[in-house]
Amino acid sequence: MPDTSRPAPAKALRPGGALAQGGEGDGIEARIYRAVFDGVMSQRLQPGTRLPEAALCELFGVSRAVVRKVLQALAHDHIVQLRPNRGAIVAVPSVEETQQIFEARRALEAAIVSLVIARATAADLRALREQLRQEHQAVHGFDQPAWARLASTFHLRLAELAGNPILQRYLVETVSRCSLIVALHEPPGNAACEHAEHERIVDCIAHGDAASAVALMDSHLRDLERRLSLVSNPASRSLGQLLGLG
Amino acid sequence: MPDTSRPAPAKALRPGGALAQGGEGDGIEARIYRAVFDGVMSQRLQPGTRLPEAALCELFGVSRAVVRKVLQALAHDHIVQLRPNRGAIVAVPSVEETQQIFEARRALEAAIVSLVIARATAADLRALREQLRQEHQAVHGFDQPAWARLASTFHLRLAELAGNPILQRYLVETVSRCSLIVALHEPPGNAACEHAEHERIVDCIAHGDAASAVALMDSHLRDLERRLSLVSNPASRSLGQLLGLG
DNA sequence: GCTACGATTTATGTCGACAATCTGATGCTT
DNA sequence: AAGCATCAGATTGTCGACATAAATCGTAGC
Repeated sequence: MPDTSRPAPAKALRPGGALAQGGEGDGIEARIYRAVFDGVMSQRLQPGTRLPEAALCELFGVSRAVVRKVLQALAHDHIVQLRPNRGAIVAVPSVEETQQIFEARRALEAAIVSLVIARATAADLRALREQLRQEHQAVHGFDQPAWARLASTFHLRLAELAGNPILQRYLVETVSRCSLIVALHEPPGNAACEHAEHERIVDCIAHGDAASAVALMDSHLRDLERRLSLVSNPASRSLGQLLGLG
Repeated sequence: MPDTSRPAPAKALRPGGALAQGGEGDGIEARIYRAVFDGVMSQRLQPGTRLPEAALCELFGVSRAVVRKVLQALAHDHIVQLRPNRGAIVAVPSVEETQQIFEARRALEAAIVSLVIARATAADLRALREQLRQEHQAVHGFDQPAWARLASTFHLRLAELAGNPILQRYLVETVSRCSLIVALHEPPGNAACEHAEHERIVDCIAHGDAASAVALMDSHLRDLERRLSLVSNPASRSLGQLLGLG
């Protein structure tokens, strides 16, 4: 157990700078950010989960100032919700926000797919197909946390290949919020039918067929949204869950 | 003059919550955020301008913690740059970032224009045209700060009419960064030819001609970018300016 | 037995102070 | 005289402590 009574030698591992999004920096702030971020993407952190400052301080052995800064950054990316005087919780997207998020994501992914077609090399596409194989394996292995991450990773990798860090950052935010939405409206076993569509999108990209790729991606995302909106809304689900009705 | 010697009664006007982007909240944090934001949009704050914490503390009569939080938020939106142990400066977009920003903006505005066509009412379009008239007046009145703001406001208002707060937020960030870019590559008198294109875009929107509206917006933004990239890059411009070569 | 009120407890918001770092200015050496 | 090392000033990063608001638990009343 980490000793929290130690008043912190204040070694300043990494003064801070821009922890930005969960970038590749290994500063302590980035570590905490990624811990929460990965927890959300892996569906271990459910929407509404409380994130008390003191708990995070103990877990990472840092002072509240550091934790507050990270929480602020997470709130800016809409991964957590900061309620005045009431602490931070993992964000709970409303149904209205859900529509907006999917709409924004469709717009972003359409632009990204077009850029990928213009810029991706053969090696990029090969790596992409390799990733799809891993996704395929995770589905067949019933490894649910790994699957949840890999399904999103396909879209994230696409954004990376688009070669535009700004659009990439916007998509990362949108995808992470979609992960929260999926966690809220989780249908028990919806893992089966996804990855085939991913492969077809890659095929279109490989052939340079922009119109078809964009159309496929659009319908892919609309399918995902439609599948979710069929289940109950957050409020009634929380109540049902509390009553043990699954 | 505000009395800064007062050790702050700590009345906590608005505890903070999510100051988020320069939203409509009137909390002190949002006020400071908007002060910097408006300064950038009006081209009063030049890229590279130092923003010392102490100065902001005195100006707004708040403690450093508040200023630091606002600076963090501004850094997250890429309006200021936070250099470890070296303080905050107004962001200086590199040429590489400039290309990425314009590319992202074209993608966002294309999506936004399409949404506006689908959703804007007749009253919305009337208000939009009214705004174009103000823009027109500012150009003819040689009111440069007002013009700088209004030219961007057209695009911002369009994003508002799109009815998607997420895409709107992304565009606000992109447009503000464009304002920094324009400030860096400022051609002396480029105010004349802009607003006619805005009016043509509104015409296409009013007719429901999505393809033409998107194409017009795209070329409008490409023109803006091309006009900038013709002038020298930031490094050589700074040197030339220092040598008095105009 | 249930509801409403109040005191306690917990957690957050804010501030002031100390320590580390960087900037630039001064004096010394070559 | 030019270049470099050293030192002072200023600025930022971090922490602990206090004040405040919310949530919780217990109690009294109905």
